[in-house]
Amino acid sequence: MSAATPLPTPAAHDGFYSGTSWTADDSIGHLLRQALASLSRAAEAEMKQVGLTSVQWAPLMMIARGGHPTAASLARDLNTDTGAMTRMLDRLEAKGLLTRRRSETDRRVVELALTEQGRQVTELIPLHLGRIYNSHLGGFTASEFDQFKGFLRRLARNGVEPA
Amino acid sequence: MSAATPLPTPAAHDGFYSGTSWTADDSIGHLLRQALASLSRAAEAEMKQVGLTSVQWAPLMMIARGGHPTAASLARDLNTDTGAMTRMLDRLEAKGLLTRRRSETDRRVVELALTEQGRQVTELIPLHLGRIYNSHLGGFTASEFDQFKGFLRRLARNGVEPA
DNA sequence: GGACATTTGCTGCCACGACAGCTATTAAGG
DNA sequence: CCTTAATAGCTGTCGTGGCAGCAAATGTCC
Repeated sequence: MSAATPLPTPAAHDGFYSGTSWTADDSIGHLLRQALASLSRAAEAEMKQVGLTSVQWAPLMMIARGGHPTAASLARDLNTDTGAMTRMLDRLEAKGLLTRRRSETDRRVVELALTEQGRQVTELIPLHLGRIYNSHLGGFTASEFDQFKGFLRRLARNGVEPA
Repeated sequence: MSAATPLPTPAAHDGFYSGTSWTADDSIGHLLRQALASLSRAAEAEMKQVGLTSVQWAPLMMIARGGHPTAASLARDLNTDTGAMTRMLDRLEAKGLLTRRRSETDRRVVELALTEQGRQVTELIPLHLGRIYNSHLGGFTASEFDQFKGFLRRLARNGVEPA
């Protein structure tokens, strides 16, 4: 926020990357992509067992958690737009996992609810995902895990509000 | 690989995630997605200035670096399949950034080369990307940066060869 | 109360990625 | 030489994301 960071280690940077001197293996962009790709591939394979793709679990979880979210609020929370969300809900509805019904109090909104099948599937999700996550974190100590999460949060935050 | 890891810190884990007790904000999957999305959005905006999407730079860089890669080798190196690469090259060719020509020594392969415009555009890429990366790493010390990269590499490696 | 802005859900268009299957070409073996 | 396998590139299909634009419904403010 302020002009100067009061850190004990100013770290010579306003630049880890300069000119053309760096390679793909040192690019955080590339490393992030690799890491996420690894995780996603595994999740994809795991979720195939329950007939879901690796991204369809997110809306289901949020609906299951209650708070009767709408398509627009899901889009906001999942960091996408309502257009993408509409089509995602189309697929989930086509699979018989959720139902849509026009609200009667505000006729713009659509009420989302899990079907019985949707409920059953959704229960399994955290177990599957947890397994994948744990295996990818093999060798991490608890403090490394916390640091890691902190780094990711900081990077994401720097995007919203560039340092 | 072996049954027990000889680490000094066994770290009570074979599970940071268990059951349904964790939330999205603690999920590495979610955090990785957020971080990469933040980076990608910024890169997308930056690259729009040169008329490229945030992914099209990778093939261009590899062609510029020399070693006359082919579509198949690009696909391998960029961790995708030849189908996706074919269409990516279609787009880059349509933009007049590269040319394709059947090899005469092995008529299965297609030789890739940057056009003059392609060369000019490609030169700018590391500068733009570096700027984005640096701004997202604001507040990181050099050692944190190294740790971060290490964590990402370890996670990716665990996916290939689960711990 | 009526013009204007906002919100919601939707659709079209484009850019991607994964997977499957196909053809042409080259390499390997009997 | 002929069969078989491997390789390179391509296309179709599906799932997905971002953006723009649109109609209906709702909220605001003069």
